[in-house]
Amino acid sequence: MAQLQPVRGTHDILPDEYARFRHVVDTARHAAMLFGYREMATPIIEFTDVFARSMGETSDVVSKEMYSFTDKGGEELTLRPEYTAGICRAFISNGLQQHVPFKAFGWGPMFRFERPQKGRQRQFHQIDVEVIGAAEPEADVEVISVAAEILRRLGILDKCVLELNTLGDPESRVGYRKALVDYFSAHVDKLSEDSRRRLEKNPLRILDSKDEGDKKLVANAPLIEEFLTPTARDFFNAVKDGLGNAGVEFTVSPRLVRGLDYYTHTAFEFTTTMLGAQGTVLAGGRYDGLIEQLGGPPTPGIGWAGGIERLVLLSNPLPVPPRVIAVVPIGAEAEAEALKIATELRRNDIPVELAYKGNAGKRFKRADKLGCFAAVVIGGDEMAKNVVVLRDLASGAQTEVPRDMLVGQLKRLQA
RNA sequence: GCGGGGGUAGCUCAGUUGGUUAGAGCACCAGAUUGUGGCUCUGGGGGUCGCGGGUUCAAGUCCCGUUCCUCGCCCCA
Repeated sequence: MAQLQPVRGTHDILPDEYARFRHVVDTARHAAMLFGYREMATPIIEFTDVFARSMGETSDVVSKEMYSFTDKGGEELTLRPEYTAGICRAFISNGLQQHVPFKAFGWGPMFRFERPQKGRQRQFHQIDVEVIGAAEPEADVEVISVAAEILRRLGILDKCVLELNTLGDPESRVGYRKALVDYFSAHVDKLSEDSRRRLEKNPLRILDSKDEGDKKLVANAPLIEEFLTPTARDFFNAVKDGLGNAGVEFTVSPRLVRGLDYYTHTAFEFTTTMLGAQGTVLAGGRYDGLIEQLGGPPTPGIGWAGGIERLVLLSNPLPVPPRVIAVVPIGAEAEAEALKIATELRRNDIPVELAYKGNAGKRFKRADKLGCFAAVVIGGDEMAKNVVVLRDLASGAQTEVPRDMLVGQLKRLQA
């Protein structure tokens, strides 16, 4: 701790930014609710196994990006790097099998030990939508529709494109994987160093390599489409048809793959070109084998996560500032009366700014800086007449208002 | 983990071939204005020049290390 700074890759969210942050969460929660999703939360820490078993031991996230530690009781714990595994664990822990399809919305901080970059922090935040216990392509369509609706409401849907692909069922994938390994192995000498490593670990990943040499090879690589079983093909077609009916535009990206092991069938990403290297805004897919891998009964699932910081970077809404009233006492004898007025207004849902000290000039200056739109002035003269002076801070116009009519008057102004 | 660019006041930045006490604008505080804000004027508080070491009579300035930020690779939301 050289200086009193936040830990690398973390940052403080100050009120102005937090307003935008919360706008994203509120918008997402509301849209999800419209589709019947209910908000829930899972712990930020889980047993390390929850992530290791679900995401795959060899994935980059598990192998080198997790904040893992042994607690004082000797348990191996991890700060969650993503949301899906925790929700699936909760589904098993709480015996939610009886409630399928279980539709959940959640949000919160995630942690990954990565090199910080624009749109990439070590503590970052995601909104998350999951449907557990639905094997039907209709669920895929719905989950993607929720995402599109959120982006539309945030005003950023037209800054994104929805890329869609299928990874097939396990059977399709085995055949495809073998074909890819065969193809790239025949051209190892032309592969980039990174991709040679991927050839062992995760050959599908070569498909979205950014290396120019790799791209040429990828252009002629076999496509998943040729290896889809009839079941997988029907499923993908149903998803595409459904999205068409739901009015969600997409493009099929045959080379879109997923980094985590648990995905099957549908994979999708809303991407943008406006965030530099971190172009993925919201992404997800189907994970039919995940619950079983975690030790639960075979249960299909599908969901996505969206990076809140990235959504904030893309959206530029101006959340309406609260319409605050300043109460300004004049003279020491009015202080107590001002507090009474402020209390009454607040009980009537009128936000009030009451300064702790200062003469009238100071208090008006402060009211102006805070963006108050009106001031209630109370002094000896007003107290004698049982009125207050209501000053419109934009025009400077003042009127006397009887004390007992103040709330009603302000309510009208607020509306 | 790898590579590029940066770090001077709360913010945005100046700072000459190394040379007295490191500056500006904005912001902040106070006064002009102890019953009335925005404009104006006057004054004021604020800096271990990211940190550590080295060269030098002398370092914000040159050298080395380190840390943090930032952009890209990687990975991913």
